[in-house]
Amino acid sequence: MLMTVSPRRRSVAVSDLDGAMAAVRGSGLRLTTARRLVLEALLAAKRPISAEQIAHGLDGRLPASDLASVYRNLETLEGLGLVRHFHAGHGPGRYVLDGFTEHEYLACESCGAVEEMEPSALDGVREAVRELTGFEARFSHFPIVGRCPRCARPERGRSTKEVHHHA
Amino acid sequence: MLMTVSPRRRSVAVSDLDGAMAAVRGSGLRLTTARRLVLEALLAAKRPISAEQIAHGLDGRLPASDLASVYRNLETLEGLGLVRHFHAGHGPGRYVLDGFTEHEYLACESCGAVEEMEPSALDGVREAVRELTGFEARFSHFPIVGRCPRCARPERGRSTKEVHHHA
DNA sequence: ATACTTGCAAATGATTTGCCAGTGT
DNA sequence: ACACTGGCAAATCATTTGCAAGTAT
Repeated sequence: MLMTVSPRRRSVAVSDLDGAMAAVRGSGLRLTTARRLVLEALLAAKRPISAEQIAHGLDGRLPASDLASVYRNLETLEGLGLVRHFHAGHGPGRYVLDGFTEHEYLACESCGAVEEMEPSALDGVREAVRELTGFEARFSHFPIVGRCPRCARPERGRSTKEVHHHA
Repeated sequence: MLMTVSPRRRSVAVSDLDGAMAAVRGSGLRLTTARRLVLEALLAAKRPISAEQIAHGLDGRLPASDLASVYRNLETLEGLGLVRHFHAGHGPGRYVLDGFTEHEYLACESCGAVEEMEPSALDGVREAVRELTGFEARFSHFPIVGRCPRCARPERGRSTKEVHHHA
């Protein structure tokens, strides 16, 4: 079931198409059209998107491709460390192209916004979890879910700096 | 789509069959056999279980029932505040019978263990999240995911070093 | 040439919905 | 009686798998 993929570790995040394609080639896997399309869609989207969005070519901006192949390629690319995905509440998984630059997320359960954070920014949370429960929390695959500042405190207008993107 | 269910607020958690049945009656809904079976299963299980486990009568310990009806009844009972459910990673949702006694959870992504906590026990975490992100976190529907103490630090805990398991 | 891959169909797992017969109050 | 429910089939949604045909190297 595992395919032979050399666990080639890189130290730099691959966020450009050429780098990603080189990484695929370098891993010994083939750089096919379908594979490149997945990379292009993720790159063009610049934010977490679903497998279906990729298969639909970002609503026509790119050629469409087979959903099953998209899933297979996402899995493959994730194995190479070029892609990651997470689950923000219900609905399909969301995939991003940013190599080993692990991020963590917070999802708003009322407006659907997803906030991306540097893992270090949540160290305080992780620390609190460890102290209170002994668990080592990780919010990169299953985000923190709750209500974003705007939904939690609508009175206070737009004082916060964040830019949210919606599903 | 919403059925007319008076949001009858109770202050006590209903953790016994009679209380739960009374609550169903009191809400104006009918106390049917299928409905009672769901309550009995949740009560007998004494821990979060899936809709399928309920439909299977906890593996024969109780009469089986229709899965679709189980889902419908779980939703209804959740509307009454008698039942809650949460999602621990992948896999089916897990349902519990404990009225408005909201709990929060932590799920171990390596051994599958689920730890239940009083919401107040995680106030420190919620506080850290609020300070660092402005979000109001809630871990009752989507738990904190990470590694439990045993999986995170195998040296301690059990005598033998690795190989953890469980459901 | 020959694996690795794709595309399409079909299967899975979780949950929902349509519909009509059944039943609680 | 009559509206609320149950049971069963079928539909949905997200994702996976089987396989024969296609293609990158």
